[in-house]
Amino acid sequence: MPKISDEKRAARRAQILEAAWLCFQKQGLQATTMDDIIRASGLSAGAVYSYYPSKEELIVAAVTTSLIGLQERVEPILRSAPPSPDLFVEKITQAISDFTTRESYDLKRIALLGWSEAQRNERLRETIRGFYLAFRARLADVAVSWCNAGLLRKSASTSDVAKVVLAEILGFVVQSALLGDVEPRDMARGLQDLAAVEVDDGP
Amino acid sequence: MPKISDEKRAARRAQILEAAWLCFQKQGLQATTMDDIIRASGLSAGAVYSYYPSKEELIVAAVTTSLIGLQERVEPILRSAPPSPDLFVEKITQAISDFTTRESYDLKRIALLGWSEAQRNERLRETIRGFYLAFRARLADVAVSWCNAGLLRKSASTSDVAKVVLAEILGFVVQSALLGDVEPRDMARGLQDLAAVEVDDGP
Amino acid sequence: MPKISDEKRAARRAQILEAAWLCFQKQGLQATTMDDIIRASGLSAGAVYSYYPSKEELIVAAVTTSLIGLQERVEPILRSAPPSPDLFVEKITQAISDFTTRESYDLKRIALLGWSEAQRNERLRETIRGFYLAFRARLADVAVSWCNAGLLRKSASTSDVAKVVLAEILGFVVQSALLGDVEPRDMARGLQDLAAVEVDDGP
Amino acid sequence: MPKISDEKRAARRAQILEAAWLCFQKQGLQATTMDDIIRASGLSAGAVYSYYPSKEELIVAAVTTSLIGLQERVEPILRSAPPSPDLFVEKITQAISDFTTRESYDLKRIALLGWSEAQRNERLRETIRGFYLAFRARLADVAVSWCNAGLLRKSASTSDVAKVVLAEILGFVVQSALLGDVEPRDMARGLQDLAAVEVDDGP
DNA sequence: GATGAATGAGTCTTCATTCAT
DNA sequence: AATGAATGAAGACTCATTCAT
Repeated sequence: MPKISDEKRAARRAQILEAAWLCFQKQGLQATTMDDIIRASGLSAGAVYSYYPSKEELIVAAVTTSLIGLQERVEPILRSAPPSPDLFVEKITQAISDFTTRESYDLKRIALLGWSEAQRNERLRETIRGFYLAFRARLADVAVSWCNAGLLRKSASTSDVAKVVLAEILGFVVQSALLGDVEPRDMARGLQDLAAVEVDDGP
Repeated sequence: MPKISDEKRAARRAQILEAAWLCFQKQGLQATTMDDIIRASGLSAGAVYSYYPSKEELIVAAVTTSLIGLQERVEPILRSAPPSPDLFVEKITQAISDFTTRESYDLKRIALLGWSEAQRNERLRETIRGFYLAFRARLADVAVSWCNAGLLRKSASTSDVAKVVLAEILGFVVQSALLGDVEPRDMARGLQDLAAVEVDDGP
Repeated sequence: MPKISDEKRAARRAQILEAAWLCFQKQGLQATTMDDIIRASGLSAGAVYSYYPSKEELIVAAVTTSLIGLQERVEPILRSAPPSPDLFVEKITQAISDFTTRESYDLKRIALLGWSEAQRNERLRETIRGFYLAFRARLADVAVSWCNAGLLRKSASTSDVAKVVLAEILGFVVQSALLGDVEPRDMARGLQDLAAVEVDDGP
Repeated sequence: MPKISDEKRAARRAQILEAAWLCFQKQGLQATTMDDIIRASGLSAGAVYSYYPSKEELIVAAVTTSLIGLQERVEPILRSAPPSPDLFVEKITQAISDFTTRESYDLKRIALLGWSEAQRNERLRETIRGFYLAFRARLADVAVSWCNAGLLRKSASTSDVAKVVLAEILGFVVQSALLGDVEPRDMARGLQDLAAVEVDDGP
């Protein structure tokens, strides 16, 4: 077999990653054996190792690619004129749910696995950290646009709003993965109800 | 008639669980070896196994006990007249943070580990599921009380409000564990800002 | 099984080392698999690894123990009033040969394996180096005693004599291991013949 | 009719062998992987295998070629009127040292590796054995010439003298490879001192 | 002829669990 | 009841060799 083309090579990498995803979400990151992935990929051990030099690399790649895939789906929503917070959260969570449905694996489950793994894998931790920090920065921008649009009072702390919105999105992911009975629409409704709350305004 | 008293037995179990917690949060659930736990507990392998017949049992016990510990701290807040949503979320997240600070282990990290493990461990999954469903039911009760107190409009979906509030709490846990820069007070402020939003009321 | 006695522990280590020796000299250091040693030792993999934490450790132990065994046999010869060089070399090489015959393994073959391995194993290299340097220092002492006894001229370089004597011993080991037809007596005879040489005395 | 000329073919073989030598002396025979050699040679796996059908073949070739190279350098010394034993040994060991210095690899290290490998590789063992036996036969011839020249007494056992001289040469190789502080001149001096020894003549 | 991707048996090592003492 | 040495089935990874292109 002579030199393989770049596309072929990328396809092989994708094929292996796909196999890894399937195994990971079924059995978890650590509990998945390389043999599971090798068998699922249809390749030989040597071939898999020639594309990903270690299990850790495969784990990092699986989680990182998930994050990138998520980013790609969320980006257009962040870019477009963001609607009110409740509809915004609905759109984002819907994008996350859609991702899961369309692709062969569940983004939310991979997310939970990644968070867990991040606690003992510094590289993964930094990758995930960087991703969420960047995402939250984008959410803060969105909060600013809400202020400008008069949806949020001028005195609002956009960084705190971003923290809450991120919490709502991450909390949706957790709840959806563990309980499976939460829909984006539910989030929107609950947020609308909460937005109609009477609050004692802080200082 | 056992040679060892019940209290002694309970104390030993607690000692082992303590050791397991420390190891689990440092290294993760799967990556922690029984030998790690055995050494940390100061007991012999046989002794540990006589109290917990398998590693899985220890994992389930560690996660379950964490959930119970959390419940104990959250219960009084649920019981007491709950304040407005933003202050309520602040109180709950504060209780979670306090738990971490006071005890020798980090509840939030154990939570993430437990969620991840739940995906391949049915027993753990059901335990966690049951816990969060019960917790969410309590949150729905709180939402009802908010309705009654006029803090929430009568038409509010208390179940959806509960979903959102749970998401905010879980999302705080995730964000705090991964990014470490989110305080209960931030959540409260962000929620206040969001509650002052102008929304198109749904039907 | 409760705590094992120190003797028992030492016996087990010896049992494993014995097995390793047999395998090593039959197949070489690298080509011997841990499984070979495990099977030869009659223990389980875990047991072997609990005594020697890695194959490298076992290799170093095997070579080091050989060196120590050799030292023990050679020491009395060094200590006793050394005879003339030819008889001294005969005695030393005889001790090396005897060692091989009496024990279940061939010291000379282990030596060759060790030298080879020393080239890529720094720890082994330093161990072997230290051993031979010490041995050569002892040979220099012997050379001094030969000077004092009038067997060597006063102007003799005892360090060079030590180098030659060590070369003769090591060369005997190589030749004996590879060709198998060299006896200590042959060395003595050859040395006697050479000692009767007419030389142009250097400056 | 081969597509490639014989010279080209020989050049390729030499190129591969050169690469193998470099790897072998750096990492040892077993520890060197075919991939190491392939990369060092700058050729493809298939190409290397078309010239040397197995790793063993390459090992045997590397050792054999070393022996031949050595022979070529030693031959003129054997052929020329050999001086006294001490000067003869100096010349031979000097030739061995020079070989190392001039070529890109260390003959002495390859020698040790070959001896070690010979113990589990019969073919190599026979090659090496044949070489050293032939060399020793030549040394015996030299010993005869010493007798004739009156440098050695008539009663001398030329075969035993050959054994001792070979031991001195091999021992120089070992000592030089492991300790690195032995010069041909040292050997000559030590031998001169030893030749001036007073011995009880054997029968 | 050459290439280098692919193979897969084999390597070292770990670790949950047991059970003789 | 307690101990901790022993077990042995995996697990991650390697590497000599092949063969489709």
